[in-house]
Amino acid sequence: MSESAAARPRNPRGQGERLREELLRATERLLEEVGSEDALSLRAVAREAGVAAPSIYRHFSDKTELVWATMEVSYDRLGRAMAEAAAQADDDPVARLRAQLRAYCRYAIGHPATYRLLYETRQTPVGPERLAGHPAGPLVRGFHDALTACEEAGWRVRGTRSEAPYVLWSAVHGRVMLWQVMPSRKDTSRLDRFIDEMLQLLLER
Amino acid sequence: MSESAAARPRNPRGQGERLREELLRATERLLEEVGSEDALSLRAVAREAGVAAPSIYRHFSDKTELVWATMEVSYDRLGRAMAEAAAQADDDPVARLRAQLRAYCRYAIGHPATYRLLYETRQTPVGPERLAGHPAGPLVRGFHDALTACEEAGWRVRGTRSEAPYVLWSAVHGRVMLWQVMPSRKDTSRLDRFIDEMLQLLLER
DNA sequence: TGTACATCAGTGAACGCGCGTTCACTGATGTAC
DNA sequence: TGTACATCAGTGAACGCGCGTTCACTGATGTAC
Repeated sequence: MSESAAARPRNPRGQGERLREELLRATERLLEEVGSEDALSLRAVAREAGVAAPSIYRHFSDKTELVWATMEVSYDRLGRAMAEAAAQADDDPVARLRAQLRAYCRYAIGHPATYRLLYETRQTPVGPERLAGHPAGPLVRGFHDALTACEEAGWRVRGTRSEAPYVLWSAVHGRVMLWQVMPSRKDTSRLDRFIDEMLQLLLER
Repeated sequence: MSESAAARPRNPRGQGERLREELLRATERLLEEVGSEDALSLRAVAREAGVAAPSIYRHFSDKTELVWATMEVSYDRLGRAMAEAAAQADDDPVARLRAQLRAYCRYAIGHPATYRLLYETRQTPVGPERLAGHPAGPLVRGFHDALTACEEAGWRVRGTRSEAPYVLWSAVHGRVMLWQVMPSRKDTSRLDRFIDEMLQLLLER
């Protein structure tokens, strides 16, 4: 309490929801610092947000809820980053797909802990209704659509068409993980080359 | 102490190293139960092994050391499982590679927590000399060799040859993770089909 | 053969700590009359 | 315009817990003489 120099001013009436956002951002920051969901503590989140620990319970019923919400935020950020990259790329479907994949990698290595969170399945006894709307779904659909755009531009997708989005996503996700684990050559250009490799494998004129 | 009904007999003189093995096995079992490295506690490992907590320090200098040793055991198990599967497969390099990949998947979904441990990079301030001999290395080499065997049997590896082992490993690892995360269709046949898909993408006559 | 002793495998009690969560509360601010 | 009151955002203290690690120890067993 007294240690946190930055005395946070209380939100004005009716603006209580603002703290929710602040807590989510604090969780994201802290998560990157401590490296994993389990190492994250509510008390530390509260400290980071400049607030007393019990205040969290005004907005999240428990730790699981807070972490789950952060995961949703993270999926959203990733999706946005990819969409943005696609929008800024050349007006060519393959270039757009490439840009999306690169944005994916950049996000993953830029926010390793929150990225990892996306693949955290442990605390999912949150209920099947929540799983049905799992934020991973849109991502797969995004890859599917990008491939369709390529087809419409005259490319052929090699292999089983319905499997292709999974091939793409799996390969890129897997490569990022390996990149993080393997000792040498931490230059991102290897990831870029890998993306090109996958595109060449999957697409033919 | 008194709660653990199974009173473990003390090892005979000179056999003290046995406890080390028991602790490693206890760690593996417990890791699968609690689901993550952080959720694992030394005290619980001791309980599982039927031993007092301080006894662990006879064999491992701290928690990090114990977990790292377990990771090495786990890489070894995975490697063995793959080698065994290859040995039992038909005398055809592609069949052998396929068998290895399937064994990889089986291990991954059969021991999700220890599998995850293989990609845990956080606690790696263990020193660069240890990273240099990272057990992930042999795995990549294994894939490389398996592909070479295919080439010698008349297959062509599509794409950049040196990148191919990474494509394979990344794709399979990534697919397993997605399989664990995505809600529906938890049948392993999807993984088998994915493996075939990757082999068809990578190999041509 | 007997006995003192060193070695070895493992222990019990204790340390200080930070955790998630609950509880009854405070004090500023808008609203009703 | 003044005042009682409800609402709201957030708090301080406390709970019981399990953790990693340290410490000085115990007691069985092999070895030297």
